[in-house]
Amino acid sequence: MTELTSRRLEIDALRALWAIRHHGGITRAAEVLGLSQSAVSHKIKRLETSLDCDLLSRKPGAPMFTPAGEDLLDYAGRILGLHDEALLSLSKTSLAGRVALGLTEDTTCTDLARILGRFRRLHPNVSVRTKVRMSLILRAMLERGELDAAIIQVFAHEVRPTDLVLFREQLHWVKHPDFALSPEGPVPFLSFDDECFYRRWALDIGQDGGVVLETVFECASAAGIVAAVTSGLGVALLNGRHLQPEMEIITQGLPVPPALAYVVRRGRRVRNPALDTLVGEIESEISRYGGLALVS
Amino acid sequence: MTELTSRRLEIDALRALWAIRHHGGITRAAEVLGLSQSAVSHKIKRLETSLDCDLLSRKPGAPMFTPAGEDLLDYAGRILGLHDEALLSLSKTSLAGRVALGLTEDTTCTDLARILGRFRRLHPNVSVRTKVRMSLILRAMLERGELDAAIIQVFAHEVRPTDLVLFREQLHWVKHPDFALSPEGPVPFLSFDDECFYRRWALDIGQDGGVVLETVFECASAAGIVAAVTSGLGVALLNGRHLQPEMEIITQGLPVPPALAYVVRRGRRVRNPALDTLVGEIESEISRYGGLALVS
DNA sequence: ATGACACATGACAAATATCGATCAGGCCAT
DNA sequence: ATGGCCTGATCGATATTTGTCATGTGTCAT
Repeated sequence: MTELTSRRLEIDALRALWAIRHHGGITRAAEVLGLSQSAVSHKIKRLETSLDCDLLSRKPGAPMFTPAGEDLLDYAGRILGLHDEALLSLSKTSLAGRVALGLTEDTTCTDLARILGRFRRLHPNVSVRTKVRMSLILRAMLERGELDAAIIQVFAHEVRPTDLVLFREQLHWVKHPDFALSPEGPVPFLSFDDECFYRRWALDIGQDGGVVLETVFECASAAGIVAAVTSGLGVALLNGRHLQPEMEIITQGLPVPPALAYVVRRGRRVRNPALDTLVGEIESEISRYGGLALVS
Repeated sequence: MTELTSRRLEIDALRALWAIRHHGGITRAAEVLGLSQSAVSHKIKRLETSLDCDLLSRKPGAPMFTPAGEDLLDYAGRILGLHDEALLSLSKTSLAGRVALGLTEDTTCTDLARILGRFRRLHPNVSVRTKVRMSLILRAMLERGELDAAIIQVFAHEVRPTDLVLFREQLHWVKHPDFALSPEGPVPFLSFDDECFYRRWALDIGQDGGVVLETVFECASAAGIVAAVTSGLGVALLNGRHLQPEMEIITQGLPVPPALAYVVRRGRRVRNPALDTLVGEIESEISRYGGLALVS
């Protein structure tokens, strides 16, 4: 009888496995799942016992997951996707309407793409128009009522009560180790382009910090900035996701960079049930996984 | 806290739902799942509570599943498919080889097609050659070693210990109500074609039953026989799956038809690991669901 | 009516999950 | 090395879940 009973995966266990992968570790995953660390440890152990194979390698230095674990992880992702969609589909009302949504380039490659895709499937009568722009532009569009909502970056201290926080992020001053930062003279600054949000802050710091930045490089995409930093062109403001091993974080001589948040900010339009639902789905995804996966 | 915990489907519950659909009822499903009837009833109730909606209608006469139930059933099927494939993929060895498999036309539209498809995906290095023929032909091919295994119909009393029984079936003599069966004279018989397996039995009964059959209609496909019966051409031997509401089962005046079984019968080739695995997968599918779904 | 049948329900027992505490091993800075 | 510090494993005590048995309720065919 154990033969049959044991060969059965549990949704919860799969979700735990997934969380471990996407938050890098059992302890982290446990927080996110709202469980104790031991509970998650047990869950995985049970899963391993029932499958009679190792999923986590438990060897330092080595990748956390065994090949079998990676395999299962793949299935887990697909199963969980279906599972969550099934739950949503049961609560689906025949929703119709329009949503004009703004995104930053950053967020297009997160779980949001997946959520939007699913939203379209579940609510085929809602037309979703998505525009990808820079944060400052999106804000202006929200102001002008051109968007119903947008996913934008804001300073952590500017988060409004009505914003839905997707995740928080810290900016860092970075440079290449070979690049020597001289205490005098203007600091060569590698900047995103005009409408970049960090840039405003960076250029403003001249006033109080006494540091003068000189923009020596401009590029709209993060990849360009990363390349410029690693070739030692100067210093840049980058978020944790873009840090490379060969970059050095500057802790001295420059003002502490601001904390950021990615939020869903709604426009002023009063009622939009389709948007309510979409935001609700994003929200429940966050509460289920304790945040969005940054890369998919 | 219940908010998150409750909104979670359980694999077991989905499997129960699936079993209820495919075995037509809670009690039947319970047997198949190796549980008590109340256990399954509880399972579904819990599922309904956690989803806060009805899945089974519990109204006599009406379809057993609510629309929500049907919806979920669809997801359940997909989730269970992935789930089972995940389990299999973990035990997959890099299997290679060849399998020559025979099928009857009947079995092509059962779960077997699904299992074969999955088998190909999981073991891309195994080449599976499938031939669809009538049972008697398949037997001959097995004898000659042209097939490694075949799924054939046999009389229940002819099942060999080495056969794997997929499902059992009872044959019935059927006719249209308007067709009067006269006690004298030959009985007009609607027959599958030459190599049909029932036909042999039917023609043999002349000896002991004293009944003489006259074949008045021959057709290779079940659809043709069904049409002939409903137009009152004569009597036929049909299995339960092909019974139509307007058919009448004949219980008097003709010998009791034999019980049949669909089995996987292996050829005489000694070793074939790929075949072993395939048969194993079919077997575990059967033990998991208590048989194969006859129509997919 | 009445028995057969299919399902629901409630009480209780067994299995199983979770938690908090504790322990063991690795990593890092002194 | 050594002591903090972090991560994960393990243990015993509870809490929850899940199943079974016994029984109740409705429908249907006789």
